[in-house]
Amino acid sequence: MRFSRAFIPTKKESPADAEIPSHKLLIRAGFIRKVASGLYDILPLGALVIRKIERIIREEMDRAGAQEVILPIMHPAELWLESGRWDVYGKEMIKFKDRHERDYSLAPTAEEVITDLVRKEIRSYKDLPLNLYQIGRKFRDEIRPRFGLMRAREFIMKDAYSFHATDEDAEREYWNMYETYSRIFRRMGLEFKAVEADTGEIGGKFSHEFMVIADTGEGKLVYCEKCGYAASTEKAEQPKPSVPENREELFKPVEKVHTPNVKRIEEVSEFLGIPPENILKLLVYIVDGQPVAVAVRGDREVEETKLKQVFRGKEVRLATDEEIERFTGQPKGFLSPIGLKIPVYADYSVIPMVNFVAGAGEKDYHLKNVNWGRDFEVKEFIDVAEVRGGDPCPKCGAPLVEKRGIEVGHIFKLGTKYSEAMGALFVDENGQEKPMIMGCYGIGVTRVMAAAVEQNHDENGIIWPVEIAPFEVIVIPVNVKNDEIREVAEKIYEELKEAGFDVLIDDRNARPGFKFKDADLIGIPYQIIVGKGVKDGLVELKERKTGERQEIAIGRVLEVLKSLVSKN
RNA sequence: CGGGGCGUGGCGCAGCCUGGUCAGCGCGCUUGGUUCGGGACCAAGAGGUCGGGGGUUCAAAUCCCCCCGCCCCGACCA
Repeated sequence: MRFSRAFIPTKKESPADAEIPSHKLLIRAGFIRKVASGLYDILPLGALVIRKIERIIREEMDRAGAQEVILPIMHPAELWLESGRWDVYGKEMIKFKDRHERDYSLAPTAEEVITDLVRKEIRSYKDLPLNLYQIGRKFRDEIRPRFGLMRAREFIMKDAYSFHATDEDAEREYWNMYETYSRIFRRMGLEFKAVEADTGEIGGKFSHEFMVIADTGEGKLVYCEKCGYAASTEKAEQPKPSVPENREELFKPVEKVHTPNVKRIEEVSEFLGIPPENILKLLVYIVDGQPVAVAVRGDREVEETKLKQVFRGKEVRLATDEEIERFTGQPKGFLSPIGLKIPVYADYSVIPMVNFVAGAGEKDYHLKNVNWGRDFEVKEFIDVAEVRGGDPCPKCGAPLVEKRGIEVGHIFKLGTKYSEAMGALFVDENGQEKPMIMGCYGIGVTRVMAAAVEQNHDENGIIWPVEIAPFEVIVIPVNVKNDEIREVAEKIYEELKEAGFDVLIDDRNARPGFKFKDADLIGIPYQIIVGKGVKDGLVELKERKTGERQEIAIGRVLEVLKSLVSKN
């Protein structure tokens, strides 16, 4: 490609509405443009990257035995009504009518359509298993689109669905996809972690998120360097501490202290000179309409997704001030577990606590030397605190590492949720009719592009991993008006193109500094700079990532690049 | 939806509080010239319903009301 003819509109300044590096850089470097909130044009450079990401996905999915299909984006309402998700998916789904007033939606995902296809065509266990995938547009009317491509309303997703006769086979395919996803992200040159994830309504142990490690990630994860345990903090478990032996012997008498207008844990801690670890934090949650008191150690936070999971609740939220007073009869900020009218559940972190501080249940007073078991009953100890870096690994006890990450893939063992609702049945070897066991597996293609930038950039611009770079090499003649320089650059360009490299030549009549800035911004991994060295038969090779330069003979450019970029 | 902020040539912004001499700056764009290894310089130009509508006023980018769009923080997720 010739830069002078390419549609690569770069900018010196970041757009005012972009916040995170990937959003700013993808716009500045000319990969995307915004059309409206959550909707983007993907420009030629962006399309090249997307194409490479898709190619890797296709190769690996095919290798894993999955087959590509192309399903409609426009879905009839009947299928969604059948699965029960027409209303459940609700506002997130773009809905519309055709000229006959029939209801349709724009696909947010495709379980219904694929299940419909499979139920109509598959009858026997002999035709199973089956794994079908597609790469296409998805539409989700996000409550708040943000961060450019990271959370868009229209995006490109690879979604795969598998169908099995037995649970074991579904599990086998789950791990097959786990390995496949790992290969995919590894090939893309991304630093990622596969973490255990919350399974939502589906339940079970089978869900992993693939997170690209980046500080700006929306998700948090922890992992153990010793045993390999890795989980999203929405799911990460705490080991259950044992109850200290003879703890009763340590008990001191309860003491009521005046704490005027001291409410927050930090305030209480400072006022009484007691560390937050020895103060009880008591929160009131509303779980599907029912009030529940949840106690955690003062320095801990409740992870609501875990709470939801423990109570198998559909909706979990903090109670409002008014609800707290109504349900407990106690003032907010001084809640006491003693004499509370609603059940008290305590996080594991409360188990080892002895002689701790808690609210007194009346305004401006706290209690010291409170002990669970003696002063109040804990209905049940549950694991709901958010796990943090440094906490013990639930599997081996070693300290966990905490990172932020961007969820680029999610694999799920679905079970029979859709096959039962939609009647996707098969006949097994005993002539028995059974629902198929399903799995589903997604990768956010456009999000991968953003995540790659988020993880790989510096103050000068993007640094693409070579596998997904729009171009592998850029040839930069520093002055196209100098015949010798121009001719050498053209020759190298032709040679590289001939050898199968994705190569761009900056043949614009511009000053060298201008071209260098653009090359760095766009993030092409290797730059061949053709300048004054030509009279000695030399050009310069600069690596974008390290900034390292080396002079090489014009005749050796091809072989040097071949050793750097493996062509297949 | 709740909370916060923003809308002024293509882009980034100033002006608004204290209405009038306020259509302004930088980048980009066009033409000519000089330059040519890290986003050059000089000169001349093109380009704006000041988000939209209504109101107040002799006079509105500026004050008031309504609407629209966009961004950030929360519930959601590839």
